[in-house]
Amino acid sequence: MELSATAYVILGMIRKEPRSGYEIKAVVDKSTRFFWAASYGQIYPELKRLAEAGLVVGIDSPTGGRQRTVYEITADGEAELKAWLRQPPVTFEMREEGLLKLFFADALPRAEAIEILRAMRAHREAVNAQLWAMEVDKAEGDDPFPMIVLRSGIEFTEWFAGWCKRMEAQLLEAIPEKRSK
Amino acid sequence: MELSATAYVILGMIRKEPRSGYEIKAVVDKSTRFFWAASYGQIYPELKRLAEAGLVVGIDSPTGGRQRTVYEITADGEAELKAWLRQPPVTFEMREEGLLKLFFADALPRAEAIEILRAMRAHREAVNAQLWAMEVDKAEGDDPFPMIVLRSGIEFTEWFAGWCKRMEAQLLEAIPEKRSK
DNA sequence: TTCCAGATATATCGGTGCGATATATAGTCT
DNA sequence: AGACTATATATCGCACCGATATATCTGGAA
Repeated sequence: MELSATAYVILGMIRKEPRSGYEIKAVVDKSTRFFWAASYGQIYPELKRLAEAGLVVGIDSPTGGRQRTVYEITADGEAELKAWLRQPPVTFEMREEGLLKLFFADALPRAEAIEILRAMRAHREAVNAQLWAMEVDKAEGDDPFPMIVLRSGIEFTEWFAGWCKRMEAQLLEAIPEKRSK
Repeated sequence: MELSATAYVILGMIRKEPRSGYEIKAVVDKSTRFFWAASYGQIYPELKRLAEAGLVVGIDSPTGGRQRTVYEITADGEAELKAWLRQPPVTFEMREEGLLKLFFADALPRAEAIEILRAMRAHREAVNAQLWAMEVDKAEGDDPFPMIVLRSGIEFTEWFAGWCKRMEAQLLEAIPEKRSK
C-alpha cells in the first residue's frame, strides 16, 4: 500500500498522543515546517483515507458545541510508520530564490550582486533567530530527536549566513568588475 | 504583470544566447536543478505566455525536417529580468525526508536511528561527487556566478555530510538507549 | 545497408503540495 | 455587548514535478 509523505507525517505526529487535524497542523508548523510542511488541504483528506485504511481511528470529542475529531494511531498504523522509517530516505528538495538570482547576477552591476547576498544573509539570520527561540521553549524531554533536528536547522542557517558573508567579502575584493564595453 | 518563477528561470537562461525549450530544460538540469528545477510541463506553456507578453521572441529554426523554435530575449524581457533580480528573494523551501525520519526516530531502536543518519550522509556524499564532476567540466568563463553557486552546493553537501557524521558519533556515545519498559 | 539505441524536440496528464479563503463556534479582553 | 483571537473543518486554484506520448534525427553496431 502506497502512502503519501503527508500520511507519514500524520502517523508520526499522533504516535504519542491523539490529535485533531488542526492540532497536527499547528505542531507541524512549530517543528518540522522548515524541512517538511503540511497544509490543511493535505491533512484533512489524508486523515480520512488513513481512517478508511485502518491506520488511524477517529474519536469524536467535541469541545462544547463545536465538532472535533481527534485521531489515534492503530497497531497497523504504528507498524506502517516503522516500516517507512526503516526505508532509506529518498526525497531531498531545495528551492532557494536567492541562489537562483545569484546564478543570474552577471546581469547586474557587482554592487547589486552583493546586495543579493546581503538579503540572503539577513533572511538566514532571521530564521536562525526563530530557531533559537524555538529551542529555548522546547524542553529537553524523553525524546532527543526533535532537539537534534532543531539544532541541525540552527547550524545550517549559521553555516549559510557565514557562506553569504564570505562571498560578500570575496566579491568586494577578488572578482573584478565585468569589463565595460 | 505577475510572472511565475519559471518565467524568470527561462529569461535568465536565454539572456546570453537563444535556446529551445528542450535546451533550457537541459541547461537547468545541468546547473540550477539543485536549488531550482523546471519541467517541460512548466517550460513550454511559459514560453508561449512570455512570447505573447513580448518578453521573448520565438524564432523558427528547424534542424532538417524536425520542428524547432529557439527563443530570444527582448529588451522588455531583459528589463523584466533585471527588475526581478533587484527584488529581495523570498522563496526558501526545503523538503528533506531524512530529517523528517530522524524527527520521528524515537520510534526505532537507537541503532536504526543511526542508520537513518548514515543513509543521509551517503546520499549527501553522492550528490557532492556529482557537483565536483560538474565543476571539473565547467570552464571558468567571463561570468563567475554559476561557479560561485556551484561551489555553494559543494560546501553545503560537505557541511551536511559532516553534520551527519558528528550526529552518528554523538548518538553512539552520549545519548543513552531509551529505557526499555 | 539496415537497424536500433539514444539524443533532440514539443506537448500533455495526473498527482501532490501549498497558500488562501470560507464557515462556524469558543474563549478572552475591553 | 462587541471585537478579536484561537479552535476546527473543508475546499479551491495554482504551481510544480514525474512520466509518458509522439516524432525526427544521428551515430554506431550487426
